[in-house]
Amino acid sequence: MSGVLNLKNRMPGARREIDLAALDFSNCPVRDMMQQIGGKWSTLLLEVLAAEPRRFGELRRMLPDISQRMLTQTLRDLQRDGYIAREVFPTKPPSVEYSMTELGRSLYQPLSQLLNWAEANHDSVRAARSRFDSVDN
Amino acid sequence: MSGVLNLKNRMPGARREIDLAALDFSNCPVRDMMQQIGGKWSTLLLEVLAAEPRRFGELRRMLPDISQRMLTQTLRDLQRDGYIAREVFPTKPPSVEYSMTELGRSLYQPLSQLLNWAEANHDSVRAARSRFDSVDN
DNA sequence: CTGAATCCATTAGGATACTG
DNA sequence: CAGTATCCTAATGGATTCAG
Repeated sequence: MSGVLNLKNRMPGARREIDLAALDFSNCPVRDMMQQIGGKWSTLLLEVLAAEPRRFGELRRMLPDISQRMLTQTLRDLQRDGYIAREVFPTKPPSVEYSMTELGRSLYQPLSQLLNWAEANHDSVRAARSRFDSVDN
Repeated sequence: MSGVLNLKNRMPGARREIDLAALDFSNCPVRDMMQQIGGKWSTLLLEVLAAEPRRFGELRRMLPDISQRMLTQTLRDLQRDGYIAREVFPTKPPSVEYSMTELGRSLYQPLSQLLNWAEANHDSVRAARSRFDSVDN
């Protein structure tokens, strides 16, 4: 499993002789997922929902600085990719509950490891950043 | 390690009683890392450099559709965060080699697990997406 | 060969007002 | 309560040109 081999899988058009017209990266799994996961709110919502199902208003209160526009949109995108499920309860007024799917829990296993790494190594990253900014000015 | 507890760590200002003026998310480790990792080219470059060190021109050829501007910028940002090292060889014309640091290799362990997940489950995500788009119209 | 600088198009995301 | 719709700003990223 060399890097180049993986790269070829993930960028189908990456060869020595490149047919620019034939390049199509819409099928790259890594980009396809990172595009969604890399959003400003996705990981935080997955973390919250990994613990337990939550209603729309609960999520809104737990993420104090999210706009309802981005909450709606991020939840819908996560649902679209199959990571979370949306269930409507016909109460008056209606309530909606969001919860992790099996696919979402499967994703959350490697994802949470990465998030744990971020917490554990945040100081090292910040230190590297300061070092870089001081020498390079 | 409940979700709420983690959330509080990662969003220092997330409480019931919110002092909006005191909110400061610049210190959230998850956002701080995902902001960089979530970029369009970061993960691909880390994958390539995890295999072996590469020169600027090599990277340019291996990622056929990256612009010079984004290659330079992404490499610089990865170096700034301490994930990769940059070494200049005083040849004529000069050559520059990029390689993983220990911190970068440390990051790459959980990261590669996530990327492997993306490859293994790409079909499931695409299927979920089609399902969503067909019912919701 | 390895960039820096400039200009421009696209997108992500926030503020506000309105609805079933 | 759980959203839509509209408008607007900031950030990403590509194309092109210039430089050590």
